Amino acid sequence: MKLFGLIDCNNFYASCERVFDPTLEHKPVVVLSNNDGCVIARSNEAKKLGVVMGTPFYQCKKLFEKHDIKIFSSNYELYGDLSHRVMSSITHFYPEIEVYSIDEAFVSLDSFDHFNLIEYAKIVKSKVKQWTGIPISIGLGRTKTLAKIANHIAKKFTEAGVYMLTDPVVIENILAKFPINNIWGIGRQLAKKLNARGIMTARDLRDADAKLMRREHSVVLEKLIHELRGEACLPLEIIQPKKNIMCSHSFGKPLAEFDDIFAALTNYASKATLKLRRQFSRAQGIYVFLHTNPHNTKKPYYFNQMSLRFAEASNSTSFIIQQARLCLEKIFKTGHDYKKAGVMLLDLVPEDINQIDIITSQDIIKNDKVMATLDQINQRLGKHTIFYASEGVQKNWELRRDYISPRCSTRVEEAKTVY
DNA sequence: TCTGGGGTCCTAGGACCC
DNA sequence: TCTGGGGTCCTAGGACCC
Repeated sequence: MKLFGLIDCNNFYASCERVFDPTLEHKPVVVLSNNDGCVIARSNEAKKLGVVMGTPFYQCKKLFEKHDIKIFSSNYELYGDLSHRVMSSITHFYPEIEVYSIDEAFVSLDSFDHFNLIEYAKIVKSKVKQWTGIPISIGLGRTKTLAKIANHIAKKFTEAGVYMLTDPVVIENILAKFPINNIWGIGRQLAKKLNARGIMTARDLRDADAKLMRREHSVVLEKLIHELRGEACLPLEIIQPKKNIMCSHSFGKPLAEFDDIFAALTNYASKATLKLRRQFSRAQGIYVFLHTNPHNTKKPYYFNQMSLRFAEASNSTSFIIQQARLCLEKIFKTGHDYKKAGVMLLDLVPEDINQIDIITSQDIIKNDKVMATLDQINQRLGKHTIFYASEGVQKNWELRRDYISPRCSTRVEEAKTVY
């Protein structure tokens, strides 16, 4: 019998901050987005104090001070490492796993019929906590969509943090109380349209005419209805390489000079190209964009973008930086204060089936060696030991991170000392 | 003063081909 | 006067996710 599990880390970023600083236990903790822009994670204590997800930092500073809420800039190096540890711990218990995001994974329990699934899940939960320090919740259901709902219940209404939603009578009751906007795949727009038709709960949606919904909305909604009925339409997807890779950031302060923005793009292009090589791909094109601050009502908003196709797929940082520069030269206009820019590598293909042109193939082989050496040095001696000069040393574009915690699980020099 | 970043999938419409 | 139809590919934009 088909059975899916959804495993989700509780308040993931806030929990990560706690792992290496136990004094944060039972205290309200929040984590800010890049540039310390807005709140993107909250511990349960912070939620109770009324900290709302996505609120700009400057709007809740007072609340933070009043309740002595602990603040952190986001530390993706730390979160990425802990995520990896959590996922490999889960694989130990559930070998068929789809890592869905940094803090979530679907697992298949099709072959677990003879297990006491709930007790087993409780063991998984306690082992993951013991091995990684991260608390998780587990929801089980006949489809991914139902497993998501079960996880929601596990997190909100159970002591154990584990919930199995397979009994038809129980499903009936829960779906009748579950608002559609909490269903995975129903966003704000769809919820509004469906509410207007009188579809308010997951049960209403499940009992709607699937074919009609397909015609009037989309095939995605049709599948979702079947999923709510317990007919699995969304399979477990074992990790596939990304089709595009993006790196973009807001700048710590507005930038007006071409050279500063090119320096930032050099850094983004380097990061994106490193990711590209890590998944053994090459890109066939590039997309570059930049824009001014959309929230500034006093100055006109300027946005521009450009994409280029390459004659030949590439994973060379120098080549990608050159191409990014070509794009930037076309879209940059003087006289604006830019707030954000980004690079996306497009239409990725596996590195080995790359069609190599006979004349240029020598260059590719040479380049591959240079890139491998660069990556090795940076891996052994620390990220950013070697970087491209066009990135500059002044780094006017750097992010604001006033509340950063140490990257103690990935950098020796930032490790904690235990006395 | 101060508002994140990285993805995927689907659809509609235009260009082009036979 | 009367001017086909179907398929495919590409792109832009929207909606959704975490």
